[in-house]
This record gives sequence, C-alpha cells and structure tokens, in this order.
Amino acid sequence: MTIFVTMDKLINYLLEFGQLNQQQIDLIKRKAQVLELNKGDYFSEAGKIPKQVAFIEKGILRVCYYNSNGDEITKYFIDENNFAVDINSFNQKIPSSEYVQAVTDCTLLVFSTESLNDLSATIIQWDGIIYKITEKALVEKVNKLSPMLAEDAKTRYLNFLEKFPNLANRIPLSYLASYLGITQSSLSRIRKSI
Amino acid sequence: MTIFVTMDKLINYLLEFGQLNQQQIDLIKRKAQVLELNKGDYFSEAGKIPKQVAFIEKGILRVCYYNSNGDEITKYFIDENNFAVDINSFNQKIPSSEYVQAVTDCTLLVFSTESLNDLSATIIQWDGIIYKITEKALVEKVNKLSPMLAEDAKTRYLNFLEKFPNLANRIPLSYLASYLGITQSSLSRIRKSI
DNA sequence: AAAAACTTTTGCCATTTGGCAAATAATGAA
DNA sequence: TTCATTATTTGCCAAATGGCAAAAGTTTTT
Repeated sequence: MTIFVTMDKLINYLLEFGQLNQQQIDLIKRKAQVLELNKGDYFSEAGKIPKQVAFIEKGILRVCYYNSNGDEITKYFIDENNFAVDINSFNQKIPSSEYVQAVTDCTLLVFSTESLNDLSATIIQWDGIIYKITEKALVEKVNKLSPMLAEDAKTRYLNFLEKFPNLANRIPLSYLASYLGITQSSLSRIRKSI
Repeated sequence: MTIFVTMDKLINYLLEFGQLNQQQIDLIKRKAQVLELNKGDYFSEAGKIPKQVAFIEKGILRVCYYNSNGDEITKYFIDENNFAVDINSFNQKIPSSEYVQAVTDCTLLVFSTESLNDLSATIIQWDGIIYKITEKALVEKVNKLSPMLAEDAKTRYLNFLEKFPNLANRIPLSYLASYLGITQSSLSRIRKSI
C-alpha cells in the first residue's frame, strides 16, 4: 500500500506554537518518518526506554499500565493532532512503566531521539516550540483528570462521549471503563441507562 | 515581625535543574520578594489575571475552583519546595478560573512578571530551568491524579496520608474531601474506620 | 464564661458501584 | 457456514458512597 502523507497537519500544528521558514519546515519533514499502526499494535512497550516521539496524523492511541491489582488501566487517550510520548522515560532515558497502543488504525509521524537532537541543534526556535507543546498537553491532561474525581461515573461517561463522539462505540468497553475508573459491567449499565 | 529568609531552599531547588553562578544567584535573590500569608489568605483569586509566581519556602497552598454544582473543589495541594502558578492564565494572560489559598501559614518567595522577564533576559539558562521545573511539576500532577480514579476512597485517603503525613489533621475535612473526590461525611467515616 | 460560629461526626436510608458468574451477542478463524 | 473466541450484557446480591439533618465537638468572639 502506498502511503500518502503530506505532513500538513504536523506543520500546521507546529506553526501554532512558533514561526518556521520553509527551509526549516522541509528539514522537519525530512526528519519525520511515517509509521502506520494497525488497531491493537503497540507503539511502545513497558520496560523499554522509549526512543521515539510520535505525532498522530490519524487515529487514536492509548497509554496504559498495570496497577498493583494487576488490572490494566488506560491512563489516557491521545487523538489526532497531538504528540505522544512518555515524557518521564523519554527525557530521563529510563524504562517506561507504561505502554502505548493503537486504539484504531493510526498514521503516525515519528521522530527518533537523534532526529530531535538534530532539529534542536539546527532550528533555533525548536526547543521553545516543543516546550510550549509539552506544557499545553500536560496542562490539558491535568485539567481533564482533575474534575473527573468530582463527577460520578455517568457524568464522566457523558463527558467522554462529548470529547470523543465517535470513539466510544469503536473501542472495547474495557479500555473505556478503566479510563473512567469504573468496572466494565457498571459502564455497560450506565450505557444502557442512556 | 522581622522576616528572615535565606532563600537557600529556592536556590538549591533551582540548582537541581541547571547551573547558576554566584552573580546569577544574587540576581535571582534580589528579584524575589518574600510574602507571608496567614492560613486562609489568598495568593490569587479567580477572575483575575495572575501576575506572580510563588516558590513555597514554607507551608502549603491549595488550588481551588467551583464546579458546575457550585461545590468548591480543591484541585490540588502544593507544598514546600514547589512553585505555585496558574500556568494557563499566567502565560496567556487570561483571567484565572481558579484561586490559590494558604492552607497553613506560608512563607512564599514571589516573582513578578517583570522580574521573570528580567531573569529570562539576563540569565541564559533561566528559561531552560523553568521549563524543566514546569514539566516535572505537571508530570507529577498527572501521575498523582491518574491512579486516583482507579482507587477507592479509602485508598486515596491512605495515599494522601502517606504523602502529607502531618497535614490531614490540620486542614478542614472539607478541603481534603473535595480533593479526594468524596463527601465530607464519607471521609469522616473512612477516617473512623482506620 | 457564655454565646456564636464553624467543623466534624453520626444516624438513617437511598443510590451508586462492584463482584462474580452465567447468558447473550458479536467477531474472527477455519 | 460453523465453530471458537472474545466482548458485552444481565441477574443477584454485597459493599461503598451520597444526601440530609441533627447531634456533638471545636474554635472564636464578646
């Protein structure tokens, strides 16, 4: 299958956070590698040191771990037009306690550690742009998680439906239930009640 | 009352994230202002554009907001040796939806927007240091919030006791209950059961 | 010390959510 | 298509948590 990816989404996204000239844009495009994942494929695995950062051109990923009970927990979903990386492990070069899996078929634009270093060394604005992106993504996560604690399960589900209108019916209930912090059967009943 | 603050904690904290020479350290000290808050005082208020960043030399702050039910929610606590700022509002200069209140008497080292700009312009490592601090703080928040959804109320309370061993008995139950996402009476019962 | 204001605990009962296992439904492979 | 596998729903009941208001306890003010 021939893959056609213009990388426009990536470039437009970066441009939201800083200016780039055409030469810089071309360099970024050359450093990015297209990676196609099928639903269920893993982008990164627990126990390994992540070596890549991905921009999601199409599709949805989820970040997961196993809690002390051995239950698989979906920590969060990442959708199109966002970067996916385990910041902790990537920056500190320590093995990740989390893994990243494709929830749907995905098209990713992947940067290796080396590519990122090159970009950082070559494009003066790069670090600033990445900084802003990182900060925004983290703040969003906090702002999404925080109110969830104060809401009941049904409300959390309804809010999820709003944020990912067409996802809820395409992914296993168990993924969603663990993200919402409820059991699968409870979620099934909540769903029914709507 | 005479206030004696060496700012050692602040400087040591900054040095964890980057190197600074004595001249730079002195500049930072000169730019910081000591602010004493009494328990219950507000550091910043909702609806206003925050103009300051605080390093907590002593004491504990909490970041709060009112949810759609009109309930006051404690989004998180910030304790000694951490910076407190509403990143969203501060960076974008938009009115905050949150307010920050002293949970205990506090000694803060406060930087104004202008001071921060000066430091950023004068100390070449400054932005990098602030970036690392910000990222670390945000990642910690996500990592603390995320598993809470998967735990029951009692476990959340026990974990809080571990993290803030001597705080739980010094703050109103209501603060803690809203942080843990449970009602005050439930927390009272949980406490009793231990 | 007494009163007022505020915080925490408790009782009572309703509602929500969980746990487990069986039944159904949906999906994918042969 | 048929079988096997996996995902979802459901029943039954237990456990956790909430809602509300009154009681008990604390702190602050006068």
